[in-house]
Amino acid sequence: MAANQSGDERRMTANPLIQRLNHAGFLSQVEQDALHALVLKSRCIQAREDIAQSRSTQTIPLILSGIACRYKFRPDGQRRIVHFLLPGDLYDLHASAHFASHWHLGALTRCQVVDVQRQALLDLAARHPGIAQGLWWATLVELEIEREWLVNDSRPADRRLGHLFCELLVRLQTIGLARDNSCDLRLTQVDLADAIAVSFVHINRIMQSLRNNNLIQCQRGYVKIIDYDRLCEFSEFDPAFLHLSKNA
Amino acid sequence: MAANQSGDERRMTANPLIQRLNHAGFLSQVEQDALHALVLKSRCIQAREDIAQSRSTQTIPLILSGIACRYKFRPDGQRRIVHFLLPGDLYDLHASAHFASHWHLGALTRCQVVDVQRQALLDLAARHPGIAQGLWWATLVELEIEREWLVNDSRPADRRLGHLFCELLVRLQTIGLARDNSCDLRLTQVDLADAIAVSFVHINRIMQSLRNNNLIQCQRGYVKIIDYDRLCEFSEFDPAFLHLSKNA
DNA sequence: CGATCAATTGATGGGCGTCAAGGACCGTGG
DNA sequence: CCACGGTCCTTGACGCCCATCAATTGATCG
Repeated sequence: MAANQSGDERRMTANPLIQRLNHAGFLSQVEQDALHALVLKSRCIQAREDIAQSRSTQTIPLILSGIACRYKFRPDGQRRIVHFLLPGDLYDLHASAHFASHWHLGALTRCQVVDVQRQALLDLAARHPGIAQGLWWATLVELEIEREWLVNDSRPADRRLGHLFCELLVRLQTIGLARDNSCDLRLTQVDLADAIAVSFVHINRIMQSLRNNNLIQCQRGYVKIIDYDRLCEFSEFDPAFLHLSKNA
Repeated sequence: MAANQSGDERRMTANPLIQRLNHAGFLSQVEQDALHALVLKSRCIQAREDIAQSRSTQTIPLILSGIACRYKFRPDGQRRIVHFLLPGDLYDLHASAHFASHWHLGALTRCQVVDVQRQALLDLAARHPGIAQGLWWATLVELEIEREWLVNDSRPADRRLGHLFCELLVRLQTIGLARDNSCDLRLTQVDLADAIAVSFVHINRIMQSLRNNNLIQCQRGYVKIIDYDRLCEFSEFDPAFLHLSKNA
């Protein structure tokens, strides 16, 4: 996302935020172009580094590529991941600038991130109703995902992991980053463990069990879902909560 | 909340929604009065009954008294509660009317509920910025609570329960329903079990342990927190995530 | 006073955490 | 080229937290 691209070139470049809001049916062409103007110079964050320790009140991180996560450390040092941010996701978009936050935003894989000017985005939303609706829709979807994770926490660990894989697959598909029901996540088992709140030793055994049941295929951090339908059934996964279109 | 009260009488009556938004510092006097006009005839829901099975697109349930919960049944029949609604809480305020929902809203104790006209509330928010901000603030707080519950799920069950008690206590305090660090919840152990995702047998043993450590006092559904500070310490509870004022 | 619901207690077992050690795959440097 | 250190994956042993099953008690109520 170079700053000196022309409008047409920008339009060619897949901007995952626009892609997502478009997919849900929010943006007019004018609004798409307006959003493009906000995505200027990006920075690259290495895996395992933090993207935002304490939230800046001036800018909003936008993930362009890679997988990031919202997490927190418990007093005993244990990390809990409460959300995965995929390309096109904004971090703490609507939180008041004064909301104190104890959350961290960490890069799990290498990430390209743009720091969007908060005020500029708010101004844009004030002028373009489609943008305003789309942004609120995005945070309401995040709320739905958190609720679904809470339900997920009451499932046994193997179904929990399957549910997470299904969610990530579907979300990646809507932004064009996964085809034919398979995706390369490149997440470590430690990361997965902290997301579904089990030990990394147990994650390892669970993945073997899913693999032995021909539900997934995995090696060296790559994970592929080879039987999405059976994994949905097994994991009690229903993509409805992701509200892939603004009316569903 | 009778429909025939005068404005002054309404102002005297504690409307928990207004009380809460006021506590956070959002409403002008005019806006308070405007909100009062929306709270007309209420209905009474008995404990264990559902307040809203499938969401009406026309009205938004507002809890006036009692404790309700958002929950879902897993395929095996297990119930998971993902949120407690206290007096002053609106249910699915900002969800698009077309958002399909698989959530249930159930009354855990006897509840007084008002069905607020959705369009009237939206109109009000459009004319009064304080109301609009306050309502969005409320759903952002709910998002924060869900995230905190996710972290809570990674704690051992006794700390998890303590954390829940602390949250309920603080939330009740802000609407004037709890004093001197104690409150009568009247929740059954089964309800608590479904909220922190443990069996009701185990809840029973956990409560005994908290009681033996002089952290709480409980009998017949009543729960009193007798040492809030120590319970906070034990449960890793920090009320900051509740954002009790709009700037904190 | 029986019926119903909530709280309680005991016994048993499994899911999963913890500790510990080994192996596979990097990248780097001698 | 191989030695190496680092990171991640893997496996086994052991034990605890907590689920499940089963049964009893106590409280409330028609």
